Amino acid sequence: MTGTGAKTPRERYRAQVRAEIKERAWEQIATAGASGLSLNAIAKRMGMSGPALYRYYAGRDDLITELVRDAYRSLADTFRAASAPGPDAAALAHALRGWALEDPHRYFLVYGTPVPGYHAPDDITGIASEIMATLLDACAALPPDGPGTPFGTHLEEHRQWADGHPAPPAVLHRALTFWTRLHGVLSLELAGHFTGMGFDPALFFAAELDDLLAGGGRSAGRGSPPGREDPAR
Amino acid sequence: MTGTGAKTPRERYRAQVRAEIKERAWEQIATAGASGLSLNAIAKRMGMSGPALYRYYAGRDDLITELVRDAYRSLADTFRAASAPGPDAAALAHALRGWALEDPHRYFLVYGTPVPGYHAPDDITGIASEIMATLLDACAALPPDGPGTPFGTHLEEHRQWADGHPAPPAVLHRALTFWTRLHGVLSLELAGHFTGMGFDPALFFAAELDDLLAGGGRSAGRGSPPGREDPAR
DNA sequence: AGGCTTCGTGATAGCCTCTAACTAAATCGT
DNA sequence: ACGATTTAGTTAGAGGCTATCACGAAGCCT
Repeated sequence: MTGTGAKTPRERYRAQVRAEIKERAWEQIATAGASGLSLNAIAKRMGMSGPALYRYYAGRDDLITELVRDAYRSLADTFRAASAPGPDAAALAHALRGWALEDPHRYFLVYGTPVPGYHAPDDITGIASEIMATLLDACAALPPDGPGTPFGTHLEEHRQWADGHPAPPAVLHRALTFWTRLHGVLSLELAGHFTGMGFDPALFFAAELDDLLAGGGRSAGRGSPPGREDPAR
Repeated sequence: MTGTGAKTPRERYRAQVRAEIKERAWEQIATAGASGLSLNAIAKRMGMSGPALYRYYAGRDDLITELVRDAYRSLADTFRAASAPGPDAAALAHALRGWALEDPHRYFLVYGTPVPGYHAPDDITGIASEIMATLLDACAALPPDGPGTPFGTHLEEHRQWADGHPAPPAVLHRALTFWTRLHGVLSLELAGHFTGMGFDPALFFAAELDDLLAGGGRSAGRGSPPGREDPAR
């Protein structure tokens, strides 16, 4: 479970304590949210006094960064597992929802309100593009859905986020809408904005996914000509 | 500007100080986010000592609740203004994006990561349904787009969130997707998840809106039969 | 002008992050 | 096996925060 390939007993112990700290941190985040995380409380719950934790993490921000990294890593692994039988957008969507419901605060750690000063380290953005690559693969395997979109041609010229993935513009656009539309439903559900509204969020998610798999519109031929909506506002 | 209909000079003064506190609070939120809001810092920046603020707000949570209320009120007013010439979904969408970009933290105060223990007071949910009513009006005025959806029939039976609005199921579904899809794009943009990806978020938002106005798919005839996606997971 | 209400203050308790100095223990080199 | 070095954990303390309390100093109303 620990999986620490440590050599010396010191390193073994250190890794173990770091892991327990993170464990307690996740417990605390689950009840108080990321903003309510307290190094002091973690230390006391582990039976040691406050400043001891600073031997293991440089500070609160450092611990949170590690938690964010783990959250990204966990999502990437979940996506990888869901794509193991082969690229499958529906499986990815269900995996995403399951992962989000499993621990809503973890989802918000990845996609939630940003902390103003915070900037994610490079390795995290690396995991993010790994996630995006999996999504692009799944969308590329979907049956094509009509001609390209005007925004697709814009994406064609700004595709550095695809990180070398050879997807055609229609797939780029589709992957992007997959991401944003599922996030739109999920984040509002997790934030509790659907509670009291009456309908079943699972059904709504399924309907949205269904629409995405069917092509999801994306002005497949119909729609207004480009430029009509004065996009730059 | 103040608009305080106060009678006694005491009430005038009190309302003025409360307003200045909120003003400083917004300034502070803009730079440090809602979680970094400090009553002490506000007090010192106003030239008075810490505990004085407790004459005006019962505590930090009370102030934040007031800010959330103002944010909801501001969005509702923006929507009302955008609908003044008549119900217009596109105008609503542009108004929403403008409002969000004007002050991203205000947007997240409404639609962002929830504080675990927090429960919004009743009057706020009232403003929320006022916002939803405006959106429903706009979607009802849109040209119809094909037959109903399976999820639409589910909404027909769970329409208490529409709060008496006489919209048909297709409009309910459409309003819901309007909300979640625009939120999906906006929240990720405001959270900075698009930075470095290369494309223009405004164009993406416009493309999403275009698709929504064109009918946005929602399995208009095509798509898989209901139940295939095992919605309850 | 007197009495009552409200405002703002300093003091205090308790929480937090994080630094510094110190002790105790474990590891390493010989 | 033993001394030297590295590391873990402690207490003390600075500085910040929320929040309560008791007190003096204004302001308002009759």
